[in-house]
Amino acid sequence: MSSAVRTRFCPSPTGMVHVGLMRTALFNWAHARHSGGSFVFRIEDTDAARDSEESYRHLLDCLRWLGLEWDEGPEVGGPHGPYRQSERFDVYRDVAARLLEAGHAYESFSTNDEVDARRLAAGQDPKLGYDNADRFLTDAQKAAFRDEGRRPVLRLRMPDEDLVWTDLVRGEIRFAAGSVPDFVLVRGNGAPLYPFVNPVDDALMRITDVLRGEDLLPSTPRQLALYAALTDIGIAQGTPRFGHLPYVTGEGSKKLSKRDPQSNLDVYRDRGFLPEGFANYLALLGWSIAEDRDIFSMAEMVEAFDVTRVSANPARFDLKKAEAINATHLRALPVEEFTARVVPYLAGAGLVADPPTPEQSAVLEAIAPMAQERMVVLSEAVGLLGFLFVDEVTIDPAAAEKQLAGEPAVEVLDAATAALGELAEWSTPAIEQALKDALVEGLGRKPRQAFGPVRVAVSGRTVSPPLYESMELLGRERTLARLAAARGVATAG
RNA sequence: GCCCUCAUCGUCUAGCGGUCCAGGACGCCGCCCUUUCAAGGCGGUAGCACGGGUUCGAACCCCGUUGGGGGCACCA
Repeated sequence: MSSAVRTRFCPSPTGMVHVGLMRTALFNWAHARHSGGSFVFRIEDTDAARDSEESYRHLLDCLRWLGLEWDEGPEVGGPHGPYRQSERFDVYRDVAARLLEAGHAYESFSTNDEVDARRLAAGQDPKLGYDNADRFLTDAQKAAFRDEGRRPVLRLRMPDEDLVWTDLVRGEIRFAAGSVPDFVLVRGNGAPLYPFVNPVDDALMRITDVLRGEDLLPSTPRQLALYAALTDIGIAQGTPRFGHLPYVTGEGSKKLSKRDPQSNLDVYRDRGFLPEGFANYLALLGWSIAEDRDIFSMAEMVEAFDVTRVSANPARFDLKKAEAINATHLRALPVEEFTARVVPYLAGAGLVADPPTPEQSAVLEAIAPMAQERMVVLSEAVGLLGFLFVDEVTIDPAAAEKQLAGEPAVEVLDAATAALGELAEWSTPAIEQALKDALVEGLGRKPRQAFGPVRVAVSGRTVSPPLYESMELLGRERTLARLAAARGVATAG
């Protein structure tokens, strides 16, 4: 208990990266950092059929994107490597042999059919699982099975006592003695199984605190037994603390499945969620920093994090709230930082060069403060600011229908064109004055009706950065051309 | 079926026996500001699943019911 906290994150590199998985990583990371401990990253790639190198790389990338740096693990190394299970088979073989030799594990020859048959014969439900029947096979019996060509699995002998632990998030949890059958450590073909390798590596890597999803809670009693055995043979130094985190659920209240598009971290990254914003939201799924506060930085989270105060009930992923949290972080960014983060999105859409040209930079610098408070995620910059970086805008059909239909729009556009065409000085104040004079005073239009068509003409949308500033940045030529183009649309409509 | 687990506004949560006719946030609804949309400001809507205990006193403790979730592999 007195030694430094060591937590770990140990995903399998299969498929996409799940937001619930990242929440687990975040909590492990925060728990370690809070206490000045270490965060270990291990890859559980023992399933060659499902694991992929691409997925492995993506996992590292996602962890780094979120800002969860690890102290030991892939590409970083450490004293307990290797950190990929595919490179540790010798270790498992050795530990399995020692468990067998010490009598904590034994060879089991029963097939599933035989176990079921025995359960049925005894009037029991086959669902009870393995019946521990092979615990005391004699050497002669084993030899006989081998002669039949059977390959034994290796099973752990479960202790005949209640298995209890104090869960970091749930308090005391108890499984009655005898309720968990002897389970398989190593397959007949020699392949070590997850319930075996996971605790072995945790023990060898000296993990002190295991924070994982609640789906693993029912397998904890088996691990407790394994730990006792590993400790007995000198592999482990006691049992770690366990904390079972609640699920992150989707619609309904089912656990967010891997198939649910909402569970893929990539969709949030691609949309331009800020890592600090997304991490903030993830942290809120089961944890809170204070009674009246929910916006905080990673550093503040580390400072305040306490696993013991993590809620035990499942949390639904709420996109709306995630966006709101992100928007707050987005607005809090220094403008230059905001601009720098927006550039890749604009460049990706072919709107600016990467890095932007001096002219593009000037426009960006001018518009950034006004764009920043209108956005929720970075990718919105493409739609919001695109009109500033192209020669002609494509007018959004819905916006056109709303603002450019009919005679009033034509009048407004004509008046605006006349007023702007003879403007002596092309500046925001001058444009504002001229438009107000021409449209509000001149035509007697309500501001709302006066500027709507102009905005759509200039930006192509009903939502844009402030109008006069936008026009100034656009320049007189492009502005007038757009008013003319919009007038064509208005007339046609 | 068996085992485990969870239960406060629509959602995420604060609450760890009295200071709670339950606080914050998102959402939603108003109002203000306003050249659109936002942002910002102000206000409002809405909740302790149910039943028994324990206690002077229960959202908080105990038991049960109901409801939700998960697990019962030679997958991870």
